[in-house]
Amino acid sequence: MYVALFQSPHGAVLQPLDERGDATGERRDVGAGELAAAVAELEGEHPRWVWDDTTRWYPRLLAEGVRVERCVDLRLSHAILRGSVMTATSDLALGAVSSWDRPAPETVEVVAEAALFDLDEAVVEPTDEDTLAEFALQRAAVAGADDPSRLGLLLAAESAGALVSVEMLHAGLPWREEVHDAILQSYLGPRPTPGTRPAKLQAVLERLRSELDAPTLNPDSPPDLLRALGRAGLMVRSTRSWELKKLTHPAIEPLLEYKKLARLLSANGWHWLDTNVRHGRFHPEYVPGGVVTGRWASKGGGGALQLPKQIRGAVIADPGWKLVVADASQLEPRILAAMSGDRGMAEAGAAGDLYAGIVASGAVATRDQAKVAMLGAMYGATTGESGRLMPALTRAYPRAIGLVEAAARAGEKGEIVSTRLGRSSPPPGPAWRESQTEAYGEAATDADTSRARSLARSWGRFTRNFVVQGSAAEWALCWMATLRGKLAELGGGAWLTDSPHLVFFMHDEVVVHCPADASAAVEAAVRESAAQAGRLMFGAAPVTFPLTVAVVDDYGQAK
DNA sequence: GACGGCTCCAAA
DNA sequence: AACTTTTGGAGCCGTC
Repeated sequence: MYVALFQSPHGAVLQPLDERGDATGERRDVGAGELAAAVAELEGEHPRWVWDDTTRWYPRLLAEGVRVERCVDLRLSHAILRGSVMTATSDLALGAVSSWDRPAPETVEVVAEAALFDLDEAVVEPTDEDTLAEFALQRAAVAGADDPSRLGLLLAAESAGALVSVEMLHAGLPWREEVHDAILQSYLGPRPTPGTRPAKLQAVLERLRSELDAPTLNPDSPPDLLRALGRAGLMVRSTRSWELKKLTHPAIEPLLEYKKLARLLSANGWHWLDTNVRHGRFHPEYVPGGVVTGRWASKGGGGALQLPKQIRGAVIADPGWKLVVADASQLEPRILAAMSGDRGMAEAGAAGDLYAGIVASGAVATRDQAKVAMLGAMYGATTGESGRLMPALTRAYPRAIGLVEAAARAGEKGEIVSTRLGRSSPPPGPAWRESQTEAYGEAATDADTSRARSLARSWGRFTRNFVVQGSAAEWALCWMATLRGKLAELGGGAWLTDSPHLVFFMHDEVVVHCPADASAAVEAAVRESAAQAGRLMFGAAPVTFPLTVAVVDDYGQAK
């Protein structure tokens, strides 16, 4: 059963729908204050809630103590269906650009605060007709696709991801401020007064200035730093750490140390702590579908998806609770093996370490080579060691490498590529197309041609990576959606944050916060969910998706 | 002072 | 000119 939820002048409307989006029962009008109770009551029938935007409805439901099992996020689904080649001839894809094509609202908090207990002040669109009509369009688009089940799975997984993201924002990641402060002190010294550098950073800076004989050097200014290095005889064209590491000079050690400490201070220092951690929880805002490939993005100063390893020790389970940290090992190459049906690569990964398996097959000599060659295959490397290893890799795994090569060739021609479940790459923009047509025109100069070739290859690297990164993102969504369901079962009706629940996600890694005595069951659920995600996406394909799982008190202990 | 582009670095 | 993907954020610096 589907139940559409949309706004009315005095509150909200709940409207039961059938598979095609036609009304099947009485619509129910509820006042703003009755919404949560009405949803909770109907939830007993396990409907799939159909709403315009999870970030608009779900935060306030959670705030009032109501979870839902399933939903259709029309905005996220629309974006997929609008671009997918599988639904290119649907009425939805052919229709005019509308409010459904807009990106997510500003921030979940703003929407939640504006809307909490006060529907009248919430954004008033879309209307009931919009929601019902859009759902019907989406159902028709999926039904008319060549393979409705894949696309249907993608929409369900994307929508489940939207629920997870709001639940994680609500629950927050356990964060001990005093531990974070201690970590910062160990690196930087005591918290400085505003406007001054921490003692240890200042000390490193003075050593650096002295070694370079540059008493006023500001290493945060690349031009300033470049000049100072040049005066010391160090000719580099950038100030990137990896480039500086190649140099031998007494100033390099303090310089690299300065960069490391300055980065920690500016990205995750005391200011970050003040603005991002409240009442022992970090509440990062995720943006499902925020990346073209379908990966999640994050926003707000939190930077959840760039959480550095240095400070993960501040993520500590509550007393009597544990963190179950699980990451999918070598996810992208395994996805590639499964998508391409490359049995050799599947076998290489069967024993657990895919890279070791590639070495064992004789394709390359060392594990490092296997790793760099695989990364090169998925990113499109043509030079260096990675480029040199490509022919051997192609001979050993023709189907896997053939798939990414085909994606690259398609992109170079301006064609669209798709993930396993049917998310399609955006077409290249007008400037790109112009560059290609100009390169074949009579007036084309050598510079035009080489620029066009460079742009074509660049877009080919993008589409090459798109199919793998995007399909891996789909696997992660299926994994997390399945896990979410299993955790709810383990909870046995207990409230979200009183039972095992997801608290963190980072592309191919999840963290579950759970009572200590539930950790074994959670670990089993995490592993079963990974296997299930593989079956959902690839059926009986012989590819395994092993996990590295750690049950720990603090995130820093995991790996 | 606001703004955008650039550089650098964190993550996968 | 570069030659390996996707992101977000801080700080610097030139422009308006």
